[in-house]
Amino acid sequence: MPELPEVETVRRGLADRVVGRELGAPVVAHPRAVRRQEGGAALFSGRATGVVHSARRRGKYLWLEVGDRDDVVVAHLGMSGQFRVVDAPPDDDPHARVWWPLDDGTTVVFRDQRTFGWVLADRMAGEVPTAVAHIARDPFDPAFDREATARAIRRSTSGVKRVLLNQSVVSGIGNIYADETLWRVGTPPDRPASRLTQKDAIRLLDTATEVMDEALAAGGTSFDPLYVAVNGESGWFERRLDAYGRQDLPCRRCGTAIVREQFANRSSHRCPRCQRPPRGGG
DNA sequence: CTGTGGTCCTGTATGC
DNA sequence: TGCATACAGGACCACA
Repeated sequence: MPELPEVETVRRGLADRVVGRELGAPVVAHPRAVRRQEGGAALFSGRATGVVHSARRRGKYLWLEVGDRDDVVVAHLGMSGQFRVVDAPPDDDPHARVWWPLDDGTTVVFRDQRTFGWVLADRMAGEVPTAVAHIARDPFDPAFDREATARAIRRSTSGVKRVLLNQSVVSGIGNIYADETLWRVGTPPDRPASRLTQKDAIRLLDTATEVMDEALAAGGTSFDPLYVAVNGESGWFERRLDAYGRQDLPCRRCGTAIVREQFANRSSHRCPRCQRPPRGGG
């Protein structure tokens, strides 16, 4: 699923293939893709055009700055969203939801199998678009405040995995990297976040950053960035996962079988030996 | 305000 | 073989 490293890889592809070009009026083939647009597809098509000045990201949200003022096209990939740059408008692609002609004759297509993703013509509200205002900075943001974020984590009464997934606390982390992070630090997902020391919480954030940085490096090196922009893949399959999806397989650290459990309505993978609550019940 | 659980959606995998 | 069901999950939203 697209989490921060995948979205960043897509952003780089868009920066390479779309920035500097002009977006023509988009075709909305599937209204659900613009469900967040007040005024619907007609208003979206009228506004989501212009010369693309930059491709930006916060957490899992992407946006293109277009036109002359504070106009942006925001996108969230949901679970299965992709951007592809293709030679001709899609003809027989059932998952093509929205596409724009570019002034070089190519077409940029937003594809989405499971339709949880969306695109939106929006305005900037300070550093980020209105639709992204409630999203916390991600660890790759130069202004990310690690200590303050660690304190925010510890203020929550929820389990630590749920807090890592809360995009208003720290953004960019999804189910896969949350499981990987918790495996690496040796913490059970339901450990109350409020029980973490500041040092624990900082270590958690540093580890999440490290895991995502490695994933980004894998996505960036195993594929040409151009290819990423064109085909939407980002090297997920090249990645070495230690916990996610490894149920019944031996833990790479201790050999105990990884277990899969339901946690916060999501599948959660952990090593029952390495990820135990600390002594004293913490 | 905070936390939680339901919901959206469809391709793939599994079960009978 | 064919049909039914389970499953995957990010973020929004109603509700406690």
